Amino acid sequence: MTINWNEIETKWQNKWAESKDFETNPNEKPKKFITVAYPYPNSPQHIGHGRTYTLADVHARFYRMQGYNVLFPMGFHYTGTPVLGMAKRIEKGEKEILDGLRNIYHVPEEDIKTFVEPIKIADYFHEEIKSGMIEMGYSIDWRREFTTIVPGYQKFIEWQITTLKENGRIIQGSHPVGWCPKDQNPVSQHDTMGDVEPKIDEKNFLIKFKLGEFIFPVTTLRPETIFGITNLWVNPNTIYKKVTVDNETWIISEQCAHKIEFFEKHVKVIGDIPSSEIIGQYVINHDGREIPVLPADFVEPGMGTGLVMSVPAHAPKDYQALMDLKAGNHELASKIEPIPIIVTEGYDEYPAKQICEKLRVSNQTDEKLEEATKELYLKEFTDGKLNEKCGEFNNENVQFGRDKIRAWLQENNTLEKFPVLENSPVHCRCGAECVVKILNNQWFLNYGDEEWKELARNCFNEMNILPSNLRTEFKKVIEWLHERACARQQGLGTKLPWDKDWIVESLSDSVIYTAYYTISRFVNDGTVTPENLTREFFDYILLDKGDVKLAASTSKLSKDIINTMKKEFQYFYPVDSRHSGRDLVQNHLSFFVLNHVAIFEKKLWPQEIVVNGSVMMDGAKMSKSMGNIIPLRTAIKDHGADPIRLAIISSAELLQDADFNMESVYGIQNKLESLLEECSRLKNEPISELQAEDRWILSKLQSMIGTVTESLEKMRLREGLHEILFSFESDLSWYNKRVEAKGRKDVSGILYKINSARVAMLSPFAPHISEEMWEKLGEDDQVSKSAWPVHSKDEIDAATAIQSESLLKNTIDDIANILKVTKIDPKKIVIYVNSNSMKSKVYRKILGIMVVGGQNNMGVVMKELIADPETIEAKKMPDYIQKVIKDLHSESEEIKNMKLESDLFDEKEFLSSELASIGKKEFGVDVTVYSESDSDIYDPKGKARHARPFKPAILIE
RNA sequence: GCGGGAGUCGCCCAGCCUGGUCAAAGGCGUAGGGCUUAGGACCCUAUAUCUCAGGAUUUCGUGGGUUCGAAUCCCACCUCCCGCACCA
Repeated sequence: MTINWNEIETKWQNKWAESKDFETNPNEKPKKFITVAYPYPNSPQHIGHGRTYTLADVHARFYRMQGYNVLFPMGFHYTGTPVLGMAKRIEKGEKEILDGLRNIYHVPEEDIKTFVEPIKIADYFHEEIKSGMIEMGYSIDWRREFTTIVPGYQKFIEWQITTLKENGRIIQGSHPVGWCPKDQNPVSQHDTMGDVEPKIDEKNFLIKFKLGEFIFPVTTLRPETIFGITNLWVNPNTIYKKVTVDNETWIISEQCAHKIEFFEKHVKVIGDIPSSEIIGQYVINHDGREIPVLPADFVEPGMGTGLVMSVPAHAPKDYQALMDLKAGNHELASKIEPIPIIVTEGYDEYPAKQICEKLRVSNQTDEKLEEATKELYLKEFTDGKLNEKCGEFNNENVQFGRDKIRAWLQENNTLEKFPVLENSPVHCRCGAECVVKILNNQWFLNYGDEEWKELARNCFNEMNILPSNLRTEFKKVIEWLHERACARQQGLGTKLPWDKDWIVESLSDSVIYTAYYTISRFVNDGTVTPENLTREFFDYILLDKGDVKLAASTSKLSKDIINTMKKEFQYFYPVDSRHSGRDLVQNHLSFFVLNHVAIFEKKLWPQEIVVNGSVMMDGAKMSKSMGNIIPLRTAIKDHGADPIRLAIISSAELLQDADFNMESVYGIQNKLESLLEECSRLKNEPISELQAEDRWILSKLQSMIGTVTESLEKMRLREGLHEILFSFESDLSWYNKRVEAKGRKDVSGILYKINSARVAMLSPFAPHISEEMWEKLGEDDQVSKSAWPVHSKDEIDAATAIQSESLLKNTIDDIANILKVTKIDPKKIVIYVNSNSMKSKVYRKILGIMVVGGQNNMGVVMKELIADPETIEAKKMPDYIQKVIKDLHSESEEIKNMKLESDLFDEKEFLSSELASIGKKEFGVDVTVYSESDSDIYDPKGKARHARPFKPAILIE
């Protein structure tokens, strides 16, 4: 049978839609609110996106079957800049992006034409993604859908950002960004040639030296080295500029003058000054020392200010430049000696000298100096200690002392930040070279605030985090998080209500929007309009602040409507589970928590976060350049939604990267097909009296229900699915073996019972085909509306059923093993079971010692046996004891416990009735069972005495 | 540098949280067999080493430790991967 997946899927999707199964309103049942981070629609979703949504959908469906009223909504995040960049590139007709749209995403030509308008791009992919979600069978309440640029949402964001500001969470300050001087815009990765992220090094500083009315600024990564400064370096072949900077006059290179224009300073070049006029002058150090200015060829005018400070004891370049001058008998230089200020294990007093000599550096243009510098800087940073030359910073480790010295210099006005592009040159797509710009008046969320962090930590401590080992990571993120810009000057989004030049930044407008899902359906159906959504309205509904009268008068809504909406919010909130990808841990998910604790009271804080890894294609990362992106909708058409859902889930546990490959899809298709076939065959016939193997398989079913339920509760979906589809299969095949051996025809009812439980448990994973199976089984209604199977210990004596069946299995295995080793062609098989009461007594005693006492040491066991008069005879059978310990050692804990709890059962009776049929089938000969003490025993080789409880002796002839 | 994660029997990969059912699941590959006109698909068996009575030995990156018992817990080391911000 070949399944037409799409046909089945459409059939059930229509039924779900018709019966409005997933449209959720408050009712008397307990609720679960499951959310996923909404998508940014600038491309169709691929299989990787499908993973997060699929996991959330399984979660939602699982809870629904467990009797919860589940809300699972979806929105679309239009806020941000990527579509702006895309539109520009499309307008210019860039081949790369157009090819991508045509060949990978198969966007119709007439739609591409509209893409010069950013919103059209978002609209197109919005619909594309939504269709994919429907085709995947996600159980979403679409009545609540919104995009982040609709007026209602913008009202909500205005309220959110105003509330944050009034709570003191937003501050203003300056911040460096990558900047295109031509476009007058900040640049991000999407805006640069080759998609390079402009990396800003904020650990670079500018230190000022004085000479009369002039300031000589130098840049450095190591402010602590001012204590070891001996001189400044300038390039001897450069004409420097006199520049007024705010109310000071600086001597800097021309290139530097251009850079600092973007630092929010008043910069004006007022004249030239050739290096010859500077060399030989003395500048004043922070401590009043006079420092000579000397020439050095290695100084590049384009780096920093074009002036460099010299620390020859610790900087290999400075050391070498000084040596070069000395070699030329430079008069001033000859008087200069390095000043060591850092002590580092493995280096002597003058580390720069040592490393230059070690690497045999020849002069200051030697390439080996880069290597030397890198090595020494790192070593001194991690292991170095400042010495007594550093005054109050004596004995500090370099890595901590540096920050203190920096702060100290800053206080004395001799140090400023001088951020630079670490990976320069970076070019904007317009062709201009990017610079660092310091934006003043930037708005920040003050995530550095300790009190705020503490609230977030509380929230993380109390919430459920899956997988749980992410908790430490979240705490670390909170630790290093500091002020974060929450507004930007371009892109789609909502304007800052108090400063209309700025737009709320996209990550900051997506932190508490889950609350808006409880409101959006009223906006969507016209019950309220965006104009109704006033501050007082939100305050009353979301914060329980003010009163209904005030909310009603400002919003012009009736009290009834307001109270209905408030009830809805209070019913669904807090979020019970937030699903998201691994990449959002350090930003979105952390901000999600931070903003919730900043705005809402504790009972509305999120309850759970579930994080999943990404999806690989045949072991490789998916990327456009690799051409291995499969759009989700294409995959659905080709292979069916359910096989894709299962392939994604079954290939990895939560946090692992899932590997998606066609083989697993085909494997799953086959599996589902055969299950469907089986379901159409099975009849719900009455179950006749249960035989041993029936009791066994039904107990196994019960324990499977238990483990699957537990797996799903912990979101270990792979484990759960594996249990349903594969692990349980081996039990079933043993059962079938047994049934066939006995030639039974009366098991349809039992298999029916088993499969209806399996199908029910499968349905959250593969909802469409499960409905189909359910229908084939002849069940009423839909499986999505059925109850999750309950793990019950019902009437079956599981302990006896399971241990007797395991005895049978072990015996068969043993026989097979002997046959394999001996290569005998069996004519006759004889089994001897234990009937010696002393052996049994000792066996039980050992079992107790091992299970309860946790002991399996021969000596200890023997001592305990002898101590008990009942089993004192044990000392006569050490061999036996040893073997029993071994037998038990290899038994599962479950079986051991069962054995201990239940009485010994009659092995002979059980084996003689059950072993004959299966033995005959497996080995093709008759199997006879004797008890050790039987008078008519056939035991030519004296094997019978080796029989032990649960370990019969075997004779094969 | 800071932080997170991984190293398992030819390959991929499960097991680790909660130590004993672990010589270790599943898939691929390989070998043999079945079914086929043939191919494919499918099914069965085997796949660390030794062993002609159900057994033994050495294994889970390396080296230590805890324990009656370690792939699993602890410590150290080696190797590899990922993130570090104004970007969704």
